[in-house]
Amino acid sequence: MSGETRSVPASKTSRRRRNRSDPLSSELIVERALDLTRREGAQALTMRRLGEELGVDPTAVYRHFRDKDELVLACMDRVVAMAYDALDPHLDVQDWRGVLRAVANQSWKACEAHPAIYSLAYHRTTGGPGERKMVELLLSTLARAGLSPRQAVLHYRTFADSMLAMCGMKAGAQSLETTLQEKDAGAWARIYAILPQEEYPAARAHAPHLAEVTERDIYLAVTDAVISLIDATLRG
Amino acid sequence: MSGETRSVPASKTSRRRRNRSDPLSSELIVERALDLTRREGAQALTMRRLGEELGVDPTAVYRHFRDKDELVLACMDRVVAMAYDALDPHLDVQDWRGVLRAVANQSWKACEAHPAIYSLAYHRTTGGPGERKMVELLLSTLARAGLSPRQAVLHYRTFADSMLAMCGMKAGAQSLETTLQEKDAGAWARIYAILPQEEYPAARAHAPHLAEVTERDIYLAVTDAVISLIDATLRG
DNA sequence: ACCTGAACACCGTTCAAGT
DNA sequence: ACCTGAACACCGTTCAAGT
Repeated sequence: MSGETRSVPASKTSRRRRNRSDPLSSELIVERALDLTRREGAQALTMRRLGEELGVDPTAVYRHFRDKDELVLACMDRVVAMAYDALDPHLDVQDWRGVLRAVANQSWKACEAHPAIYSLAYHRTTGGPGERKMVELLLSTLARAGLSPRQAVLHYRTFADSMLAMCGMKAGAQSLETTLQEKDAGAWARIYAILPQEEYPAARAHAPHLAEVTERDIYLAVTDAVISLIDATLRG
Repeated sequence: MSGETRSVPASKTSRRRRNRSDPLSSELIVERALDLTRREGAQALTMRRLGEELGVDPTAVYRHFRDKDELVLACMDRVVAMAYDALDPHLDVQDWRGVLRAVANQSWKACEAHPAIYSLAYHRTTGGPGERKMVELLLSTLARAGLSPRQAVLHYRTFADSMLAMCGMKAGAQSLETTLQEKDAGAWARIYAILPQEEYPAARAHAPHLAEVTERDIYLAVTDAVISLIDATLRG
């Protein structure tokens, strides 16, 4: 109970203790877990730290989630649901390109807002309401655009997987410890700018441009490429 | 020193002990780490377990790698180097589509062979020789195809990132514990096949097809989409 | 019914000590 | 020069016990 020298913010003893009249709930746990990871990154999401955040014994969370994996998936589904809810309600469902672009855009925002959760769960199936609504929207949009069920499924997955993969990769990079982040970020400059000219002429020549391309540029390029692919299928 | 009931293969006391005449080396450590993760997955890669594999005290590895991160990056670079070396030496460097497809294909094989390492490091910069040779090959290929330096860099990163992101996502899924893997794999069938018809008509209707699409189909679709994008840039 | 707290079997990493 | 082994500060999770 004596003050640990961990990088915990202000006070120590049950700073956020709930009063006994509002019992722990899955919703509250997810909310606090998202607060915590958003503020302090993926490595802050430990059961002990989360218990502290909730003013509760670390193991109390196990009354609401079987294990940490269930908790992470619940958080991910919440993030997906928030992205869904952030979609413009006046979206024209006939404009399939517009729907796909809007989904891609909100997913990007979601993974920027919650990189830690995204990096932990982007490749998982949550099975939750957020995911279900997103799947329904995309499949119905592609079916309405004129794709056969077989094609709609292939292109739904191509779109969703490429989007999730790109967001997940970015989120993974973003939720590294800051020391590792700097190490990776500086690599292009540190390494590629000083490669031997004879052995790596192209890398050397392009090094100054390598740092100019943004993650966002790349994301938009991939998204557009997949949209063009779907377009070609619809027309051919 | 007494036999632990961990899921360790055969014997216990220094099964693979090296004789003192071949000292530990970075190469040997990387090789054994790849063996280990390939056989037993990402969660087997602990310093203690690796020490056991090498017949050496766990902390001896710290003499060759500053920390576990350095070790993982070295392993990743070796995997990339092996993918590079597996490229057909008779590849026609004028045929940029052929080069890109070959690289995509070998990367896929590499991430299937070493999902654990891939999932740990696909979003990182290794700065090693494997990565450098791959970058050089792709940049020089795109430059020779006729892209300006600015365009070559954008399209190199679009291609490389989408490829790595897709491989990394697959690797992440593949290197989950088997119990979680089954949980996720069965989700489409368990969840989407029984969704309420009124609320999720499209998901329900497409559920039978969802399981038919393979990861490989999706990977090829994304790769082709990016190649088409580059093609359009070259012609437009 | 719900939460607590000790305990277990792990981690990565440091550092003084051994050879 | 290189490796060892104890130790430190963590993990997720279980389960008997408390209220």
